[in-house]
Amino acid sequence: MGRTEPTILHADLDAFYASVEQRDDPALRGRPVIVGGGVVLASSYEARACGVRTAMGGAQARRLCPEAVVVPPRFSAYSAASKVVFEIFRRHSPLVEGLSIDEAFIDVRGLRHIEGSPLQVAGRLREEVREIAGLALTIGIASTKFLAKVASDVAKPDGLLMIPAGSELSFLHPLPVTALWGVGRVSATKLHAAGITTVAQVAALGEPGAVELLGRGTGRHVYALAVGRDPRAVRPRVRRRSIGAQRALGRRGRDPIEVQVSLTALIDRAARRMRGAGRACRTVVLRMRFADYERATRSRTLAEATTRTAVLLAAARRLLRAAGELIARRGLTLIGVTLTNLCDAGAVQLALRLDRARGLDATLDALHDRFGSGAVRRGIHIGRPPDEGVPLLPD
DNA sequence: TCTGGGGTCCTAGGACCC
DNA sequence: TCTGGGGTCCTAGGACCC
Repeated sequence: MGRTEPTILHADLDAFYASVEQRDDPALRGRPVIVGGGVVLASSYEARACGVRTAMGGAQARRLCPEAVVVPPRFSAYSAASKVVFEIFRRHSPLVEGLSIDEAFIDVRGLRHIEGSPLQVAGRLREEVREIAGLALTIGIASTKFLAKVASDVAKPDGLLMIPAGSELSFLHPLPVTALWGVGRVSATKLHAAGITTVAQVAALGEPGAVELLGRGTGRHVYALAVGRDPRAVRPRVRRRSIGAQRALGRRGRDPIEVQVSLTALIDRAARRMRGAGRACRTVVLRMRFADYERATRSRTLAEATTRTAVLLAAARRLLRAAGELIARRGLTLIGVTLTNLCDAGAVQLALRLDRARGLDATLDALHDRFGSGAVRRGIHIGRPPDEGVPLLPD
């Protein structure tokens, strides 16, 4: 690996939801805070010190940390805080790629003359986010996205860490395999069974060895990261590929009418968000989780992209009916819908307009020119959206 | 660990077309 | 008529991330 200067920042807001709660209610500062009652959505560092973790059951969390203050989530407050923070990022670099509501990659390459060194930019970002948004921001700086992310994980909370050029592997190799992006529960178990616990050992496997243990896709990916290879650039505009909504139904069985009502509400919510983002979709996915925590999905692809709730709901209802026997046998505990195969709603409109005005052939030609080959069928733009367009984050 | 609400990417088989 | 290769799309599922 060549010596590439570290110019990629990974910025991560600490304990984001809980920090917003502590910011907005001084009585919560310095105290353990848990956001979310049934299940822990987020927890402050004071609560984490007692062993509270994200996704833990609420009852268990309260047992571990009886003095914790439990607050309901305020998603609109988190979304507003996120917008403020992302605006600060964008003031300092045009290359900001949001990863989630509280995380972003920022490339400061080429900004040395205007903004200063990566360390200086990072320091200023941290100050401004503290002053303007009232939140603690941790930043990792490295020559690749993955290393920057690992650096920020290590630096948390409220920290700043740079991996200098040339020291990437000595930083990375002692870490546990779970530090690798893409190694979760299943892959970690496979690696451990082979006696592999550190990133150095993954690197020593070689790519063929990693592929043999983890499969082609995961094996290659994980091996590349383990040897410090990660050519992915910071891309300022990443378009969302799906929009979904889901709802836990609890363990008690719901009657079919309640399930229908939930489904309607979920489709309505997802469709509204989709229209709000200026998108249309062609595929509806029904997600289910059963009493035994097994999951299943059923999907339906429409002939034409649509933004219409009624059309999406009809498709979702068909899927639900088709899964009726499965549900009756196993008991439904979660229902969700995902709208995917998203495309630009404007393209669909354009297609319809051209179709009427100019006839089918001219419509197909125009769509082909504007949105590329493979994106045209029956006069409607489908498949992958064109690469330019609305920014994804935050929403 | 007994469970939320979002997402992303990858794989594999079959249908279908050229 | 036989035979083959290549490509895209759809469905379903799996793993992973915050």
